[in-house]
Amino acid sequence: MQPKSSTDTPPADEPFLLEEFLPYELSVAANRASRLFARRYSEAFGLSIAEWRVMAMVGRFGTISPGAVAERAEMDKVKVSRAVASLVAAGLAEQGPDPQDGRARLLRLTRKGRHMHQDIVPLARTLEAQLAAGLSADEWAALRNCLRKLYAHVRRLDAAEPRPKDGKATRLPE
Amino acid sequence: MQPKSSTDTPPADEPFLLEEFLPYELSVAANRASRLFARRYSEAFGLSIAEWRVMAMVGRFGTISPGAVAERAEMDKVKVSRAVASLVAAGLAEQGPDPQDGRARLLRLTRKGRHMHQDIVPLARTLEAQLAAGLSADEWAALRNCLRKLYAHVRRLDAAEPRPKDGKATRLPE
DNA sequence: ACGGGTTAATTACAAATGCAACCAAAATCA
DNA sequence: TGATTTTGGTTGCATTTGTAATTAACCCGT
Repeated sequence: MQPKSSTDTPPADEPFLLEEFLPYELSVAANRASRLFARRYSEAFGLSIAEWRVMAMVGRFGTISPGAVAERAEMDKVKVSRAVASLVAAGLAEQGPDPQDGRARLLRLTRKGRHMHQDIVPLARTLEAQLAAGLSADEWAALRNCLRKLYAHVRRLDAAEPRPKDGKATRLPE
Repeated sequence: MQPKSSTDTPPADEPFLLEEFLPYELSVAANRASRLFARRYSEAFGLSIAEWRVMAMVGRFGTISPGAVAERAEMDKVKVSRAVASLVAAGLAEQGPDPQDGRARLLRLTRKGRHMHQDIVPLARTLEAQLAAGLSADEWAALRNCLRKLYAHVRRLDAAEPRPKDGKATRLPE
């Protein structure tokens, strides 16, 4: 079997195969996994992924501000805000004022929320284990490792990018 | 340094760390990458990712039906339909009737579209190379490999899943 | 202590998405 | 052949998402 180019200089005019284009594969794999997850969590707990992430964070820290959640969970402020709103509506979390800072809020889980959190975490671990089952232990470890590296790298590229900032913001679909 | 569990049986009550939860990492990495891509393509060609994928497919096959594009590019029918509409509006592609099948359409690029396609592919390769630059050749290869395996596996899990099918379809956010 | 600039969070509005309903043209079959 | 079902594709509607604007409170220099 031939070495089959990987990081060599971009191949010239061979036809472009979308299915072998890493960003595409990454996106597709991630979407599939997310879907599966979303479905299970939706069925089991009626939670969206955003809500689930917030629950995970609040459950972990006990008390945390929306901003901190957004930062730690790589979520948009707005998304957090909305997720929190619906968690509150569902009686799973509550928002109190932050005595230290008048504009900030402090989130915490209600009794009900804490209870649910206890069920939520094991399900996550189970699901992760199910995914892991498709790869060897080494591959799984490699995947985690590479994914992190890639992420860090993209982050750098992204940061280096000259943000449009000012000009009429082009909406970024997908 | 301790072996630090990876695929061992789900850890018991250690706090749940979202940042180390693979599906999360996968999703975050994919989103970052997509964003970067979307921005670049949007700036350079005014294309969304969906449009770009369609262009890639049509450009590659010369002539192809929307359905085939959807299948090969892992896209939703509707998404393809809309992407095609906007490509047509932009004068990049055209839709003709399929002589073989009255309900199907045949897509192909216009002169303008073909021309743009020639610029689009190199940009994709460049971007991919930029991503690859963050990892060693081995890691990159491993990532591709594991990603594919994971994808195939998720697909299986997903297929095995008892589709809600009937009951009031729960909307799957994200 | 007060005005300018920030930061936390929510709200408002616009664009994008997904699902279901829909139309039209096959294919299946009695 | 004619009715029934299936398939290709588009359209409508409700939900979601993202960006920008808004409100409120903080920080800082004077």
